[in-house]
Amino acid sequence: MTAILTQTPPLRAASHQRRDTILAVAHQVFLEHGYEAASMSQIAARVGGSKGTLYSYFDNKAALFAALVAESCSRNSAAIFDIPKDARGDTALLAIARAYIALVTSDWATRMFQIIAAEAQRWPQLATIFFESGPAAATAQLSRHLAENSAADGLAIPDSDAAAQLFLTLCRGSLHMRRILGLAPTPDAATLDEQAARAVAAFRRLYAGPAV
Amino acid sequence: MTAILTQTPPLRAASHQRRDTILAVAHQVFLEHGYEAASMSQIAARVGGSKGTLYSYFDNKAALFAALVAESCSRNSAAIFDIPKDARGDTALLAIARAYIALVTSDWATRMFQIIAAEAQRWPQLATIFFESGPAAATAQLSRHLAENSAADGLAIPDSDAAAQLFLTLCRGSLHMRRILGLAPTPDAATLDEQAARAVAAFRRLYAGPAV
DNA sequence: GCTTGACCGTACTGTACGGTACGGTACGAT
DNA sequence: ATCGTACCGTACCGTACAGTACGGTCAAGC
Repeated sequence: MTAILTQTPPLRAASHQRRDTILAVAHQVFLEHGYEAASMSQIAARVGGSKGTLYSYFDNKAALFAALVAESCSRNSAAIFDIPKDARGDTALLAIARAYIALVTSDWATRMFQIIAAEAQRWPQLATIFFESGPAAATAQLSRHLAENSAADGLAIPDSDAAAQLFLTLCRGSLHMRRILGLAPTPDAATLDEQAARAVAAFRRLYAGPAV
Repeated sequence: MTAILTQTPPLRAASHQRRDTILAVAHQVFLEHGYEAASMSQIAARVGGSKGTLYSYFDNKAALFAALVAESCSRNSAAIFDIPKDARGDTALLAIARAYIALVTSDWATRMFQIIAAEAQRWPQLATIFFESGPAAATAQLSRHLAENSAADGLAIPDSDAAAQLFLTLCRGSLHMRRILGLAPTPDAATLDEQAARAVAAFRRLYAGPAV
């Protein structure tokens, strides 16, 4: 029986949809309660199914959460650089800054960061997945953008990696930390614009003129 | 009986020392395992006492943790500005930067941040205590320092609060985030110096010349 | 010497969780 | 008609925790 079966998922590939609904519901529950406090029974109840089904799709609670983190991170990571290709100079930088700040201070990213940071000591791989698909990916893409466009944009950038890191640091400002500590509300459009404008202004001032 | 008793602590004020050892041990255990995973039984065992004694000093687990956060935060908050009073210019800024980075990336602050961030949604007061005694206090003191010394230091600072926030943001850089995600080791002296130097250099570049 | 109170040790209650087991059902394929 | 299987519902097991109860010990104060 079961000649060749496809890894962890159940025997039939048909109910691929079921897996998605489980992930979606689990996503909600984990974000609401955190990893430890979320219970598999609650997830099953909210899915409208039984725990048995849950455990037929995922080996255990940890595997479910890991799958969820991996998939939702990869979905969100590419979003930052959906910018018109012909954008140049401060227009492009502003768009990037705004998208990055919006993502990084979103309810989703904030809650995810809280949960993953809490488990970071016990569960380092999760933090790695999150970081690679988030901040690290953004830094890499921005670094490339800067390397290609800095000359045309009137910027003198000797080390594009360092510059990209600095740019994103300026974007986060203190808002990021306050969000993660739950001390600032979800920023509205005006706040995002202001924060992005400040970051770009500072960045331009730092990299205008001859390199350091 | 017990005519007038002093709040939560036990009837005798003599064993004030007992309370401190409980707090110290609880501090260790909470930092090792996080809030949820730390157990009162383990704390009692490590103190070398019984749970009954624990509960005679603190109403419950939450109260113990809250007391611990409040006291350890207030102890650590003042440390940043222990700087020679006659230090001026970049020397003072460098010292401040170094002290701030060292504190904020220390094992203690990192772990505390992780735990408090995880509970931030359910327990906002804790995050407030932590933030006020940490980043907010540092910002306020630095803001005052900048307001008093900027002219003499050749800096043009129109808004000292904003400048202070920016300075500390530059200090944190991406190191802070990587530390909190458990992706960077405790920084050594060289790393601290380098990070501080970069922050001060960028800050000076931003606020040199005429104000924005 | 007796009382008082801080403390220990241990056992206990109630609850909640992760994970398993199992009987039963609906449905598609052969 | 029959078989395999994805699924439900529910009960269950073992464990672990917060918090309580209680009998007993030690030391100080009167």
